[in-house]
Amino acid sequence: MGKVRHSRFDCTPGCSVEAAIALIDGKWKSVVMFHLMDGTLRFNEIRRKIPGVTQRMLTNQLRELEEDGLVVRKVYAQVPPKVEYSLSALGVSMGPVLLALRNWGDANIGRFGKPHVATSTADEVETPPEVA
Amino acid sequence: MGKVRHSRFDCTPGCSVEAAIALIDGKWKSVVMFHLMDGTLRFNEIRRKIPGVTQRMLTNQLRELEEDGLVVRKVYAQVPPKVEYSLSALGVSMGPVLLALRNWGDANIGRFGKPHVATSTADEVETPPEVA
DNA sequence: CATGACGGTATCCTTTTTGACACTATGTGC
DNA sequence: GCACATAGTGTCAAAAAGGATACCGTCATG
Repeated sequence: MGKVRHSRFDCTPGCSVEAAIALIDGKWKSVVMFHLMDGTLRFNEIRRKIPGVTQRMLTNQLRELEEDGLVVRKVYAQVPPKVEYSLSALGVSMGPVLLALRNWGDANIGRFGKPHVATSTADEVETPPEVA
Repeated sequence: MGKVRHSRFDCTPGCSVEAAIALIDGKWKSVVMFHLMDGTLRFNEIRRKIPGVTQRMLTNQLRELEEDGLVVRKVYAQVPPKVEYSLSALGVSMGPVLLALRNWGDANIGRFGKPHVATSTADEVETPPEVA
């Protein structure tokens, strides 16, 4: 996404929608947030929950989430490094959004990109009613 | 976003969240959808509602939304071209998501990236150089 | 005739994002 | 000594996304 990293959001209505989305875009952020809703996780725990994400990507996404104040990173100064990630209050407040997203996804997955196969090919360019 | 254009979404839980987000990412898609929630709009109407979007971008985003079955494009074979865009049933079903996004955005806009400054600084309201 | 509205296309170019891969440091277990 | 786990970092390169600009054809208006 354009990702201006929230320089300024004083557009018209709809702007806040864009703003909210800007925070959870990125190929893995939403998924990470979603998993963190179940509780604190360590780096490699998240990684194992999301097959396909690389170390570098996960690090990046977590860093951005942290920058945006959605996720809290807690480092334990131990010898086998231990880092815990959890949602901040702000992150938790996004719960409803994530759930709405998941509900919609669950309900509609499996037919994206082929809604036209539904019934007919109504690609008619019909009705030239009024002439402007 | 990677945007594999929904090849397959059979990852683990959280996957549907990613799937849903993949459909409304893109710098303007969510905003477009949001505006279409108020009713059908013509190309240039949308354009005027979203200052900052270029023709090419708007066309792209609308095309992708159409491909994904979220938006319906209706062309009137008239001489001054007339094209109307509206939400499909699938698009309408995403209403709650968009609203959740907007609510969250409205409630939290203006403090992204600086949640640590918790106290003080209401200076994020100052009018930037732009003059209409 | 020139201009503007309409709804786009076509090009070109730059910025961002993502992915692959290698490498670090420390400690434990074998 | 060797491999493994932890949580990363660094570099390079490819692929997407986004932006700027110019152009198309038609009609109506001035």
